[in-house]
Amino acid sequence: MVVVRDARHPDLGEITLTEVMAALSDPIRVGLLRLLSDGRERGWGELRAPLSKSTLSHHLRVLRNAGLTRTRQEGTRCYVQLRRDDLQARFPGLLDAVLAAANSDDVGSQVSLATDPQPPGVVRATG
Amino acid sequence: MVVVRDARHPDLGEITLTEVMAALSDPIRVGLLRLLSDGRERGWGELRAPLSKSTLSHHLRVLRNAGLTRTRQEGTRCYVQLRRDDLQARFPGLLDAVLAAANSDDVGSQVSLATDPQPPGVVRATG
DNA sequence: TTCGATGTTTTACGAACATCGAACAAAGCG
DNA sequence: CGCTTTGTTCGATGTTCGTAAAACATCGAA
Repeated sequence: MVVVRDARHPDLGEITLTEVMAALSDPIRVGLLRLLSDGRERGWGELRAPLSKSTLSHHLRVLRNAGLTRTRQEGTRCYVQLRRDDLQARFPGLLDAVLAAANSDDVGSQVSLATDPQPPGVVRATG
Repeated sequence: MVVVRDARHPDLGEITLTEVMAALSDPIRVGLLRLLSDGRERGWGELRAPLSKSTLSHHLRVLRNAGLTRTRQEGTRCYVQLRRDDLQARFPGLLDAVLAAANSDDVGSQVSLATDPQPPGVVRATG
């Protein structure tokens, strides 16, 4: 469902280091984080990964529950955003260091953004 | 055995971000890292944790295999040391950020150093 | 209200992990 | 050569994780 029942967005104080580290111990999730690293909000449909949608949903939930991302719902669509400022406040320098490391090693490059902003199967107005 | 057969100390280039993150997703291991954070070499017997020695050995191996620590053997004893410089070279700023975060949250406080340099059970000269 | 699109949750399963006790191995001592 | 000390490795066990298929829930449109 689009209603994210379990969408616990932990408060700053609820974010734990070990949970953050665990969330970032998977290349897919690091790749997702890299895509979100510019702080811009991204649509679920923009995310491309060699995974089933249920698995992708799972990874996004792990990131969300760890406090790394925020999920917003708009109509049928979902949008994800990195919680940059919150993380910087909670664990200063950590996110930057991880992103720098991830970029230098190209971790999670399997994850990408759809080049076409439209999700596949979207019927654009033909007339 | 004291001979650490599986003691793979990965080269700089072999250290991966996700393996490092995975290694640090456990409070015990973060606690061990904190104890080693001053860069001084510590004896196995100095380490106190609410774990069986086999489990402690396991955690130390995870840290070693991830490239976070180096293990040296001297006689019957083993000594562990944090690979500060290597990590700083491989992933600049990462270790410092993690240690700062771990300290601010007191992660892994269950792990400590023996106050008495003698391991427990050591029979000191009684006469 | 029925249908289609979009994600989420459930369920299931193999792999990986944390843990412990016991067996083992190497170094040093007597 | 035995015995002790010091860790490591080997099962065994229960838990968590990554993955996908399928069922479900919600929104928007017809």
